[in-house]
Amino acid sequence: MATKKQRVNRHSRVRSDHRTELAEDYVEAIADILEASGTCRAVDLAQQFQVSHVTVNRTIGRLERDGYVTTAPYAPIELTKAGRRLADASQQRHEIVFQFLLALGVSEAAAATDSEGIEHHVSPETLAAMRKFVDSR
Amino acid sequence: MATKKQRVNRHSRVRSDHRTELAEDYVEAIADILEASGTCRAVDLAQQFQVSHVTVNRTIGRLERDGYVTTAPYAPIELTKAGRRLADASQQRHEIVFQFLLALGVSEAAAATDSEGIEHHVSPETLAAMRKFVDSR
DNA sequence: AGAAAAGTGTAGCACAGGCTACAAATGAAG
DNA sequence: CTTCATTTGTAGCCTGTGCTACACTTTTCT
Repeated sequence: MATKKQRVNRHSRVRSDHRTELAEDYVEAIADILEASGTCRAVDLAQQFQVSHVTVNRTIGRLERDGYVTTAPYAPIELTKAGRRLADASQQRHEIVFQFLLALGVSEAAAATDSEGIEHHVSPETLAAMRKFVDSR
Repeated sequence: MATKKQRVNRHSRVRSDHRTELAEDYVEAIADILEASGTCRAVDLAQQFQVSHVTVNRTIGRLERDGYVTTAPYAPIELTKAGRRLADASQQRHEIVFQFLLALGVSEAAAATDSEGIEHHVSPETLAAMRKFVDSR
């Protein structure tokens, strides 16, 4: 049985995970879009996340403040080095979780959806275990 | 490769998952505390989640509004039937995810932490696959 | 070039989920 | 029974993440 202190730390970590989740999702999406079309505009992200362009705008503002992207008025969005790094790490982790779920026998559709939510809560240790499992197939 | 529409739906689901996450964590914690000590007070939850009692108060208010708990001023917190159901389901799911991570070879500490974050993003299909994997050991 | 369409920006709103500081009620101990 | 610690409530603040409505650029098309 878990001790009280352990439970406490778990919840704190889940909360802090949440603060970086949107950032990870955004830089990941930006990287995807850049790869697919060369430039990333706010509308693309609005379409991707099914939110208004205003929401995208302000989220991008936070990402810029936090050093992940650069923007200028009416100009497309670009990733900084830190943003690029975060995007790459997220994509990799996402892919591992996705492949892992497939290897576990989950359908493509469920694996795609679940990996999106799960990826942000997977510790390096668990990620390694997942990778190992996939490789052992 | 995932289509655009699929990506869209994935993100929408992750967002809606988030809205129920705290509710699930709370009713689960309330159920735990009720089981351990018979009554659940706001302070217990504040201690558990490492947040102020004010935050607990208002979260409980939302849970009451949504029909998961009942409270009266200065009285302990109780679960409604719906709350009980949600807590039971969450506990079960949590336990399966936890056992699954252990079966995968992850340490107890990491399994405890990660299952806390992961449980809210596991579809019934994936949960079934996890259960099957645990049972096959 | 001028008009229409597409994309961005801004103002102002809502709710969730954090907080501190202070006030009031409740329960336990003297 | 009164005091004191614990617990709960309230006021008021912040940030994040969502929205609509309206204004302004930029791009595209004729």
